Order: sequence, then structure tokens, then C-alpha cells
Amino acid sequence: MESVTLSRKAQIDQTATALFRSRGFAATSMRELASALGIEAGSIYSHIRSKEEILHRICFRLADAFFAGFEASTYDKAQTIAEQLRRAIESHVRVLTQDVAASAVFLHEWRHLSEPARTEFLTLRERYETGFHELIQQGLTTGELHAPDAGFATLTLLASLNWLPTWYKPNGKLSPDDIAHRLAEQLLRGLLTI
Amino acid sequence: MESVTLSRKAQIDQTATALFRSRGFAATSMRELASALGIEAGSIYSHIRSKEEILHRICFRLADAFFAGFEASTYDKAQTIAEQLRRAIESHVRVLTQDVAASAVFLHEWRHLSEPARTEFLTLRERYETGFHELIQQGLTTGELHAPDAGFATLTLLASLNWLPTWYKPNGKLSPDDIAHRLAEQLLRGLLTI
DNA sequence: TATGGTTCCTAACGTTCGTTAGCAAACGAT
DNA sequence: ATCGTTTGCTAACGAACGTTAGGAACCATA
Repeated sequence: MESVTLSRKAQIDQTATALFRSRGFAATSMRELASALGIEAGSIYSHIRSKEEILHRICFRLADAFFAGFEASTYDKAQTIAEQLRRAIESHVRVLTQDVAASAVFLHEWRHLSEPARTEFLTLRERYETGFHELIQQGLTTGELHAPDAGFATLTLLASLNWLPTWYKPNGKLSPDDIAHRLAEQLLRGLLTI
Repeated sequence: MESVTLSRKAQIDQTATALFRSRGFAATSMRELASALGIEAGSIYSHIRSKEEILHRICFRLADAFFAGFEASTYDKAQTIAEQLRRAIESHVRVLTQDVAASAVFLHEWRHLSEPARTEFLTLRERYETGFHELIQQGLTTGELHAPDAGFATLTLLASLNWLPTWYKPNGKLSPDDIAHRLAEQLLRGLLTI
């Protein structure tokens, strides 16, 4: 049971993340959040500017993490496409499992961002998915991978990954790395040319 | 452009489904819903008892549809496990694509149900997933299918299917049956013993 | 012509919402 | 000892929320 002293702002983000995940952004009131922190609602505004600012930070922090992981996984172009893809999958899973609550918010609550943040977010998200799409497309071209349709394969791949926060429990019998490895194995096997 | 005359109640359900999907249940107000229908907020209550009643109808209607489809798909036990699984997958996709908006609500907004409806819903959902799990488990036993872990395979299978409402667009180039068939093909290929 | 169901309105209810203003205690650094 | 930062409080703001009451058209059927 280790614990680091977080700044109040970080505590707010963390508690809000858990609430946004289980109740949803719109259904979580500032008074609930305050109560979970043991303070009054008005007090929160000594640390943040608005409720949406919290959501914004959660969503874009994770977007950054996903991007950084993908870049690192595919940096070495000397690797085979399959190996780059495996690393990207494992990185994706690692980001997801590192903070499941934040991941769930990232995946489902972003639509409560108001413009222009919402559009910015969707642009980032699309860019990220394009990264996977291009990787798979290259694999099909070189013959390393096989699938009837690259776009289709990309969607089902990311679907399997992004469903993880709905069932993953930290402290389960499988470690994040176990899961990452096993998922990569299972998803790649369907794509690899025999 | 065909259109059938719906009862006002059915129109309310339909419009609410679209709004719940795009804005979320909690963030959709009765005044928004009324405005989308071209009437005043109070008028809605001539047709329904509460906002949650609408959500309840949407969620349980789809639960019934999923169950009925699964039962029909696996009714003939003379079929191979693989064939039963293929039919169940195609049925699942057919229900999803038949009303994407309602499916999205079913998948994401059920947590705004209050007790005891929420627990009832989760019980149904778990029973449905157990159906797939047992089918896959049987396939592993008979040797028809192969996978390192039946539970894991079930989760990734349903994940791929349930992600569909986030990207599926009716009037796309693929018909619902095309998609059903293609998804079943791709997902089964990873499971079938070679 | 009367009746009952469907449909919609206006006006308002009590509650909760996100947020702000103004003030105060505690704190580490200078 | 002083000062700025961090942290928190109470009280209240206007707005929006889900919902209700009571009344009034409309329309098919009897």
C-alpha cells in the first residue's frame, strides 16, 4: 500500500476520473466530486477553472500517451511490419491498463467536450487510428499480413483493444504485460500470413 | 424514402434514442427532446411516465432482440459448433445494424437505469455473454475451435462486434448482411482449427 | 350529437446545477 | 515578521432540470 502525496489539483483529477467513469461526465455533479474529496463544492474552484477543464485534461493527457507509445513502437523502421504492429498493440494495451478509469473516460466521455476541443480531439483520434491503418496496409502490401480489407482489420483490431477497459480489473491474475502480450498474440495470429 | 405512421409514443422513443446516442442520456433534456419532436416539454408526459421509462424500453427491447437471435441461431444442436457460432455472430451483427442508435444506447447508457432495473439488465447481459462463452468452450472441447483461453476469446469476439455501432453507417457500401458475413468470417478464422 | 381517447398547450412547482464573491486559516520561504 | 501561495469555507447567483396540474382542441366511433 504505497501512496505519494498528490497536489490537490491532481487529487481532483484522479477522483473526477473515477466518477466520470462510473457515472458519466454529465451525471457527475461538482457537489458529488467535492463530497468524494471531503470538501465543499465551491472549494474546488480554487484549483480549477471549470468542470470541463478536468475532462479536457483527462482526454488530452491520454491522447498524448497513446501517441507517444505508438511513435516509440514504430520508430525503428528496420523492424518487420509484424513486429512494429505487435509493439504498437502492446503499447496501446499498456496505456489502457496503466489507468483504466482515465481510459474509459477517454473512450466514452470525450463527446462532452465543447468546441473547439471536441474537434481537436477527434482529429487526434483519427490520426492515431490512421497510424494503425497504414501499418496494416503496409503489411498487406509486403505480404507479411493478410486480410480481406485493411480498414476492416484496423477497426476490429482497435475494437478488441478498446473494449478492454470494460472488463479489465487491476489486481487480476493477469498482469498488464501478460494481457498485452496475449492480446497481441491472439489478434496478430488472425492477421499473419501462414 | 418510405415512412410508416408511428404512434406518438413510438416517435418519442425513436427521437429519444437518437438524442441519447449522440448526447448521452444524462445530457439530453426533456426540453431538447420535445423541441426535436416539435412540441413542448410538458406534452411528452401525455405519452410516457418518466424520462427513465424511455431508456428502460430501449435497453430491454434490444436485450430481447439479442436473446431471441441467439436462441434461434443455436436451436439446431445437430449443427457444428462453428456453424452455430457463425450464426450467432451474424445474428448479433444483424440486431446491431438494424438500429444502430438503439444499439449504442443499449451498450453505453444502461448505467443510467436505476435499481432494480440496472441489476436486471446486467443479469440479462451476463447471461447472453455466457451463451457465447459456452459455445466457444464447447468448440474447444470438441477440438473444432482453438484458442489459449475461452474467456479471453469470448471477450475479444464480443468486443469486435460491439464496437460496430461506433463506426457503422447505414447507407454505406456494405449491407448489414455483408458486414455480418465478413465479420463472422474474419473472427472465426482466428478461432478455427486449421 | 354525445363520448372517450389522443394530443398539445401554458404556467408553474421544487430541486439541482455550475459557478462566483468575499473572507479566513495555514503554510513555507524570505 | 512578513508575504504570497495554497487551501477551504459560507452564501448566494441565475439558469436549467424533470415533472405536474388544469384546461382545450381534435377526431373517430357510438
